[in-house]
Amino acid sequence: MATHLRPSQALRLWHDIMMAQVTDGEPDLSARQTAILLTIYMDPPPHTVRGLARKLGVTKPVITRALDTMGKMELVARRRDDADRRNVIVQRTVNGALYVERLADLLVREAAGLPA
Amino acid sequence: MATHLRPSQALRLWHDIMMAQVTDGEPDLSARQTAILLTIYMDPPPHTVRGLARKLGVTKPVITRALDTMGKMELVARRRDDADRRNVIVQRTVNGALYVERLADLLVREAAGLPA
DNA sequence: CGTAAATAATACGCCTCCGAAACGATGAGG
DNA sequence: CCTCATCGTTTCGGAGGCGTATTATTTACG
Repeated sequence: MATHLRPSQALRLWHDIMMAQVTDGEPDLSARQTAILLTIYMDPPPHTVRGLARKLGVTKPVITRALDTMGKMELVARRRDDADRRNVIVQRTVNGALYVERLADLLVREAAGLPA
Repeated sequence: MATHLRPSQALRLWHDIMMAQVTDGEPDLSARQTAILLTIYMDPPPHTVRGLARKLGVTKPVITRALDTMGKMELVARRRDDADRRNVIVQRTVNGALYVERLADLLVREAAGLPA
């Protein structure tokens, strides 16, 4: 760990990433949506609405709406929990994995200072 | 330059930063707003509405509205250009500089893997 | 001058998001 | 059973963003 980064490098990195997100024409995910998506793809399952709300410190409707939006984009999927049918299990999708992968690639490329 | 970053490190960094932005309670800036703000603070002045719109590839009302919002937050300021009074010069503010500085600090800290 | 060009701002209709509250469905426990 | 708790969703009113089109102000120039 302990990747060293100077403040000027950090700002340049952040700026370039934001520019890439704005310029690429694809619909931007909000900070909340991104945090939810990455939590789903990085933390071990299972993920529930309540659990995600707790982790992010937001209300449940925020999670529900984010799942609606990202579900339409096919970045995540919902499934009822058979053990306790009150719960909803949030699942990963192929599109979501690709999205996260492309995000990681963008970050690595920008950090390396490569044009593309 | 050429800061090396592995994909897993990149995702962890991105996730933690998004979590920090969501958790801290302050109003989040959108990707567009952040791109505008950082452009103002990193690129050499002067900055005009049209110039920013060109750089980001967005329409001018997007810039005007972002300046309205960030102006209320006192992150940027507007001034009429005396040489050509059609132009608006976007200026930095103390609050804006502090905001950018804290953003850079957050990135550096997260990249270093320190808890706080 | 007087007309055209350029600039930023505004109006409009549409969409998404927010927090708080109310709601339906499901499970737990007496 | 029947009540109560839990979970996710939906509803409500409000706030803010978007793109397109229009406006007001200022400048350029014939």
